[in-house]
Amino acid sequence: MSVPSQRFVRNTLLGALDLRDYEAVRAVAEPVSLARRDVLIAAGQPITHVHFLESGVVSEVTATPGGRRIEVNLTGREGFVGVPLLLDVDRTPYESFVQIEGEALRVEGVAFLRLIQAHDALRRCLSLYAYVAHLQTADTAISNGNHTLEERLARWLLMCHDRVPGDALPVTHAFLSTMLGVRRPGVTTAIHSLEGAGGIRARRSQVEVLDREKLKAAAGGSYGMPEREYRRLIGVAP
Amino acid sequence: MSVPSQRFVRNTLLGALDLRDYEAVRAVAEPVSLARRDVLIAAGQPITHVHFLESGVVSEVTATPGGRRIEVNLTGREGFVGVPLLLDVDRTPYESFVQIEGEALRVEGVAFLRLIQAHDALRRCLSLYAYVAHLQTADTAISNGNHTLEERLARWLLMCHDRVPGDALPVTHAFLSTMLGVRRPGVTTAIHSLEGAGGIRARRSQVEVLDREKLKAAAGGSYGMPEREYRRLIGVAP
DNA sequence: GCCGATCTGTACTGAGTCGTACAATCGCGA
DNA sequence: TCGCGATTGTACGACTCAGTACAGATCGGC
Repeated sequence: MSVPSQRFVRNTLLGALDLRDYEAVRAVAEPVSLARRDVLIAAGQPITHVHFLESGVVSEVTATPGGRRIEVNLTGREGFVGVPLLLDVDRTPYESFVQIEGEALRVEGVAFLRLIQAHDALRRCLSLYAYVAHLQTADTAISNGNHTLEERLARWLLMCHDRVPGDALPVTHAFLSTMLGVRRPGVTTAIHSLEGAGGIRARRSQVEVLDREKLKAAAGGSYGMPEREYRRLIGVAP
Repeated sequence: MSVPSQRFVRNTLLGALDLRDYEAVRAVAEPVSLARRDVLIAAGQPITHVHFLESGVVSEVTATPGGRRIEVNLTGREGFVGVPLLLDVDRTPYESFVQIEGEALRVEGVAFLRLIQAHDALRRCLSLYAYVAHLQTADTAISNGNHTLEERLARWLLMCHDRVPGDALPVTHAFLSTMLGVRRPGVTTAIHSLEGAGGIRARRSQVEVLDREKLKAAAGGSYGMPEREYRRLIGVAP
């Protein structure tokens, strides 16, 4: 059997491991492809697998009493889906679903628990990510409380852009309004404004990022802190 | 030397440990009292100690560009302050300060790392709390995005009431407005509304909780989820 | 008992977003 | 090529909350 080479891994967390830990993960990991709308973790159901994303984007959302959803976290190839298992928790009230299709290495739950028990460096690395994910959620709380729709939209586009190859984000206004927990026509207006400022170009079912610096300015300081912490703790960002 | 008895501990996490793990913590813990405004973790500075709260309330807040603060988390004797250390992170961009005075058992950082290395049950127990804290932050994000000022105030009062003995919460309108990230007169109005509904009674520098059920109704479903998870995972709530 | 600081109540205008409705446009499949 | 569903653009009134200002109430210290 061929030993997989570390350099072909796209997941940043796995790429940061030394070869021994990495190969222990690969030995029990199974490559899977993620189609849009696939549910990786269902609300309130036992978490069966941990997914190390190789490409694509996964959103963690909640359902509010009115059937509405709102996003609390975003994961790409810089992270993994299944943080609760790392913290010894078997299920969560939120749902994680595939927002942009991609690929992942998935590890079955019990095998994952054995892995982090046996490989302390792996546990520490994943813990760092769990912390950054927590920061990102906290930042979302602040953003929701203190920033305008346009600022929050700019922040979201930047975060999504970080996790996608190329500059075209396949999202509709309605989808964005759900993620941000706002009114759909409000997104349309905000997109026009960002487009007028030269930060993006809007197409049907697509937003193209033209100028990250302009988007950062439009985000009014709501973007960047978790990303800085990721670089500080784990290394090169995606 | 007298061996401290487990029944005298008020911190719920330490109370959930078996005697051996508990005494290992006590052997390196030092009782301290917490005065209002004490800073337990300074933004961007190394975390020197972990605090297991025995009484009182600690807020984790951020400073927004305009010098404003907003709360992302609340801890009482059901938890501990210093989650980043558990996750192998030495500092955090947020600040944790004492909001309501109380007492704590504090453990120096390096001793804490040795403890969780040696006592896996302790690590698992604290991990469960770290997860609940993450849930609470996520819930705050949702609350900030989807709920009215009055609902958010009701939620905050309930969370604070959970962590305080008795029904009198020593808070001013201005303080509440900071925690919620809203305008101070808005808090005054919302308090009147909650008072009119019979949920609370307002005094100068104090809010007395009269009827938790009415407060829960006023919170519009924004309260309760992290608390349920705490009970499910760790046991009796405070 | 008085004074100054703190806290609370109230008022006004404006910005931002909501909820809703409906028309225009686009793209895919028949 | 036509038609239909999905997506986007626009409008309008209503409501929440921001920002600000200021007066009254309350408390603690002298």
